[in-house]
Amino acid sequence: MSSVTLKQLAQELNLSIATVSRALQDSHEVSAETKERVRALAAELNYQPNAYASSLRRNISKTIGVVVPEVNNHFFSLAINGIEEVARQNDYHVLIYLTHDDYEREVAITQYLTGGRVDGLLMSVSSGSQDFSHLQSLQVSKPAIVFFDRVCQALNTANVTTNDYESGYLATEHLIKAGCRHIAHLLISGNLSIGRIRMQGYQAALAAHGLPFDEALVFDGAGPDAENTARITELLRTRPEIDGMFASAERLAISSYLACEALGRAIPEQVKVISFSNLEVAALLAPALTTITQPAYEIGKEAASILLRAIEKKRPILPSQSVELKSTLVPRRSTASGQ
Amino acid sequence: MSSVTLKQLAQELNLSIATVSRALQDSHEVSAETKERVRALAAELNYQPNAYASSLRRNISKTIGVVVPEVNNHFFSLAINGIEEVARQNDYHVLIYLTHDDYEREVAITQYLTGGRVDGLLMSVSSGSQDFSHLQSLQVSKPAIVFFDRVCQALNTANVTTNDYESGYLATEHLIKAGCRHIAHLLISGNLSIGRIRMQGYQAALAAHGLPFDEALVFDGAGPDAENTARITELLRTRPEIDGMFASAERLAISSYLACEALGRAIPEQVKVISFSNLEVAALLAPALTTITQPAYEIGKEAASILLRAIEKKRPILPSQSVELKSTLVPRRSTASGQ
DNA sequence: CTGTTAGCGCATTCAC
DNA sequence: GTGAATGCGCTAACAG
Repeated sequence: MSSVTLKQLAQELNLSIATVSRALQDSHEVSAETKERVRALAAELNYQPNAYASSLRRNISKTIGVVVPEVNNHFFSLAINGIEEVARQNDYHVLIYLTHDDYEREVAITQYLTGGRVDGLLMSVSSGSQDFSHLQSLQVSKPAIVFFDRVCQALNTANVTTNDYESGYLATEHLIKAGCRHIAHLLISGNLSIGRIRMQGYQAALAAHGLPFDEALVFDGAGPDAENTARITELLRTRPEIDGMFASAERLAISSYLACEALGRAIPEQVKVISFSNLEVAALLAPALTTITQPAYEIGKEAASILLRAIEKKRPILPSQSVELKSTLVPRRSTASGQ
Repeated sequence: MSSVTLKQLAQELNLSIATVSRALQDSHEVSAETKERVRALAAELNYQPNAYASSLRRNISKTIGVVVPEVNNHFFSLAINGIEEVARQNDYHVLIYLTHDDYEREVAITQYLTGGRVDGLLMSVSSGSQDFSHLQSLQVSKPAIVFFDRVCQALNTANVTTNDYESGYLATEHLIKAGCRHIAHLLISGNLSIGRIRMQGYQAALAAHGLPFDEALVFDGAGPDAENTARITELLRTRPEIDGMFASAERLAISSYLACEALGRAIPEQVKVISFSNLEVAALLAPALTTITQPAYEIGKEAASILLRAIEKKRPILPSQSVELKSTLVPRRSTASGQ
């Protein structure tokens, strides 16, 4: 509102607006002396360029959008941390949008983003999405897109993922080696490629160890948490032979704990759970869970780097720029408190 | 880049830009028929107004900034959740900035924000901040500011907080009733008013129960996590009589657990810990901790509501609009796993 | 090295 | 009801 403009600086200094603008951009075609005068006054009056005027003129916003299902989740919050870090280093601003895994919201959000508000987009698709036309139409227009974790295979762009197949395999094998014979799989969502891929790893591990694949032990967790808890409770009740669970999302691991508790079972003793999760942050508070920990912070940084590099060089993003990072299996801690 | 503009719509429809603009804003001075024609074409061509042009012209950005120490923290991520919700409902966009509790960064970020990029600011100050001149100069210019949780008492604006004094009192009393006689206080930071206020509650509870206040048992956790863990370890080693800890931040509770473990102590058995935390989300995974749970989501919503209301009405924000919400004491679950 | 001019896309005043 | 003209603050092309 009140803020000081180039015009005011120019008047004060008896210079043209253009010169002031150039001086502040350290253009090589302005005398050192003038630069100094301009800078001094700018600093004194605490001049801040109007970002929107600049964006309008240059048709770049120095802003990226981050679209994720939720932020109250260790994976996404760590990823955002990495994204913000890279953005800040490159003087980019970060707009955040939450879909709450709702398809309608995701569509509405992508609509907003066609107006040149952002130069690029980092996205993890919601589990409710099956139709990707909203994303395809987005891609036609300006913003460059990089997907991370929950990628959209239908789009021809770079993805940042982890070794999901291998992780699914190792997780399942971990349970088998721990003695589990009836392992349920809590699938994050059949709509998501990471869900399908992790499940392929699960199936492969069962097969490799001569265990049957029972479709009835696969649970699709695309719905809301409360519903999942109720349905997992039901699953455990009707299938008491279940002695292990492989959850492909932290939320599902929590639901499974709640379900076990509803049935009065002592979870860590009776049913082994392994889950994708970034709870290593609070590992001491969560000793009962074996996790497959994704390098969320690095994923965020990597995705943002790819995006910003492409924006700066004005080059399209190619699928060949995709990156696959590695997850780590972190065994649960001993049951007792000490150690 | 490619996106369609008012001009293009106007040409296509043989109307003036002004009319098209008015039609899309549902102005009462344009015929219903024309409105319909304009809307139809706009929808067909997927017209999206250029947000920056509009912002420049109207001098409002429909954007708010959120400045928080970190996002990988249940309290802040829940708060952001609430903020985003309210913003979305009011068609506002949310820019996010992380200070990592670093004063330099906080100053740099507030500089960015003076350029009219945001209409308002929601902020939780970093624990390193002692000088608030950067905030005061911010307030002089445009953006309206509302603080939440970690407020800046030096500024004359609304704050959204919780009953910190009472919570500190109740938390300490909880430990005393559980038999603790030497309760350390892990202060979030002596620089933060919430830290000081919670500590006042701690002191009052000690006094009320006839326990001495020992300054040596107060630990200032303004530093980085690793350092805190090391220093808390040292504290526990030199003061083996400590039988309870009151942490005024989740991070500190985690550090205290790590410290106990470094000493080979079984934490939940020997030392009772109570902490401000929003780990109720993962309560089942964190059964060992008694928490004082703040209504983080509501805090975010409330702060955003106050801010947006003020922006929309173009009224300054008054300290009298401050709100205090209530935290809840959630006892730890039984030590054993089941129920 | 500096100034003049033009225009980014939109909202708004003033005419008609 | 509609159109023409103006300018938000800034950058970039072109003169000098």
